[in-house]
Amino acid sequence: MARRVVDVLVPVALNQTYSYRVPDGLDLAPGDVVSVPLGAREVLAVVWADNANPDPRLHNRLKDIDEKIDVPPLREELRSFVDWVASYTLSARGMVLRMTLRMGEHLGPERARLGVRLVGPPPQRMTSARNRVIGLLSDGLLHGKSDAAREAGVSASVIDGLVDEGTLAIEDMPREKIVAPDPSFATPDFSPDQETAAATLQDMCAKDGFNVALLDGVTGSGKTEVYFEAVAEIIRRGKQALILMPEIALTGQFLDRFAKRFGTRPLEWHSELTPRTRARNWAAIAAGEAQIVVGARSALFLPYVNLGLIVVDEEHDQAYKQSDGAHYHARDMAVVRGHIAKIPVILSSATPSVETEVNARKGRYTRVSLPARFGGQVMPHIEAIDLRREGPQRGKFISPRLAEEINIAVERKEQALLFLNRRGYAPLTLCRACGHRFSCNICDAWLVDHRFRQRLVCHHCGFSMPRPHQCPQCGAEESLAAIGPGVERLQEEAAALFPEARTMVLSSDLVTSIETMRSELNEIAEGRVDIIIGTQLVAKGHNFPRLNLVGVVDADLGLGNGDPRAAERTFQLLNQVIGRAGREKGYGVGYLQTHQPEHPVMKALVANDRKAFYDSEIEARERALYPPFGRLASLIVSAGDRPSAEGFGRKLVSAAPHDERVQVLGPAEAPLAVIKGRYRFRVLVKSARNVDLSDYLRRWLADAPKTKGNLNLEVDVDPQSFL
DNA sequence: AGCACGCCGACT
DNA sequence: GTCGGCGTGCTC
Repeated sequence: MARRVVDVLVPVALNQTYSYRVPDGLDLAPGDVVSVPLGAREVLAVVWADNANPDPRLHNRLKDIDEKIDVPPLREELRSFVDWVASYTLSARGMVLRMTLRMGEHLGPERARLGVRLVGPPPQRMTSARNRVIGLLSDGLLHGKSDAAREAGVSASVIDGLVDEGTLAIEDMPREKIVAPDPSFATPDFSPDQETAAATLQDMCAKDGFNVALLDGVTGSGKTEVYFEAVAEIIRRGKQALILMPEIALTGQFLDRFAKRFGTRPLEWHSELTPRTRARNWAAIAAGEAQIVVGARSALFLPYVNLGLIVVDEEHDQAYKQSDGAHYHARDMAVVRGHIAKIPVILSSATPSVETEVNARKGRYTRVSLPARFGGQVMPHIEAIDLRREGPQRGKFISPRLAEEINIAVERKEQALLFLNRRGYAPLTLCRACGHRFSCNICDAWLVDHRFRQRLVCHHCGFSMPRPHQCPQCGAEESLAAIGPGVERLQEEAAALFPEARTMVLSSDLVTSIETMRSELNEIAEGRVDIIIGTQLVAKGHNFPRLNLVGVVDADLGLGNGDPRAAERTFQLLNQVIGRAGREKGYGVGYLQTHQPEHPVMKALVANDRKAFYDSEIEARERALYPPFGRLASLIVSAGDRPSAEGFGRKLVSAAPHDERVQVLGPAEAPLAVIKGRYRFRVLVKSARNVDLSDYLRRWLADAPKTKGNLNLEVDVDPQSFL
């Protein structure tokens, strides 16, 4: 008799499911995680559907399912989500599924961790290393073996030696229990505004059903504590909540705040987890043992058993857009998952994206406002410094007025932050003798001078070379000039201006690990730094209690590239950075060094007139039919040589189906025309809002010429850049 | 995405 | 004569 056949989605770049025979005695249902043979290997995959009529052409090619994996099945809600995301973003379903199966091969029964305990007399031969270990374990408690070795500063072999001597004994460590968060662990002390906001969000969580709230509160208004009340409600109802963060690596303070409110840290999910922790956390989420998950965008694809709420913190943040592999925007996909799971979604921001602001204005999202800072603190006062009239001298970047203000702040024992969104020492190095500019051989970009590392570095491909002393073009000695500032150069200038002050540079390329990053942030929080010099890394979510002055060194940076979204981004970034000031005591002040104080972004910031800014941005988007008033997609063609990329772009465009509601623009050279030696052309597709653009693209690409050889085509629905 | 298969250059 | 480079194509 013919055996049962099921369709299985395999985590490879495939859109279809594959059919497999079910071995006798194996009971399978859609959602079950299985292991199947695929080509020469064995992969984890998921049963997607029953198949009552297997394709007869496959008659004798069907393979058997190997085994069913002992984890809870993926729920219908998650499977539809995977299908939906794949269809919307035009990615292979298998690749989207891969994101939910990201726990690798480490599933299965957990290997017990080994612990050591002091059980016998010290050995005959004492050494200082042995002494440290015995001292550490003198409490008689069970310590993790590797922890003990690390804390005592010895290698594991010292411990093994003591075990052989009978001084220590090895025991299995009990499995660490996940402590359930306690919704009543601490009661917040709320202002009336916060009280109202929290009540609204709690109401939303108390009833079932899809609903989106925009938690719209100025920097320092206590948004986090307010949405914690919604999380508390979810915990009381015995459901799971996901809190998405733009950059989980930098959320040390967040975990502490969570622990203060709920008595325990939440489960973390991000790319830096070790494979074991990843597998353990995955299993805890799938089994419902973990109630609250804090994660980066990939946490959206996890197999929650009873998800009851998704919070997207700093929803406007660009880091939510995934740009390699499947191109998706985690904020938008969070709303989709909320819709499919019929649960509430909270989007939190001080400067919502224009898309979200429009949804709130149209009433599609419920706006929950926190118009004032918590604890009676006032919003920072912002002033522009017109660089055309009162700029610094040539080759310097801190204007006299800003320098004076920093001086005052430092004398008052307050902190100052100099913000410049540019890593390294100088963005350009040129030869004064012949004008030669150092640029990357394989990218369309200048090499950035990094003095800490003593190298010139390409920020696009990672290429680097030692900083030369003579010009490779004309051979002149000592002729190389650093043009423009980066944070490292700014530190040099600050150190010269304020020799007494302690400065620290915070920049992503100097971050070696989450641990050192967290300890540096602690140093700042404890007041052991006077002047912080940072890139946008400092803008995100840190609380520096003694920081009252923020100087934006180049407020115009980021406005220059002609992208219609540039103004919005600059507004968000500068608002967020200056919002670091004056959060705990004293008055915050922000200075914007700019060449264009009359620019709408600067005017809105100085006048603290957010509404006017959104009004004009929304109006401009509506006029140009840019999102959210129209839809966009971009097709990026790349190839090893320019003509192939452009030629394929043209062929693509001529294959576009006709539809008067869709405009196909290009191909045009992409904003960064060459990256890693690959030439890039972009075709922009623009349509009315009511067009199913994904479907249009699918029909188009089905009949379009296929990429082969060195040609590559990437599809990005809802690109972040409008260029 | 892996992995095998396949067809051209420098070596045990 | 083989080892191995990575281009092409398939995986139920």
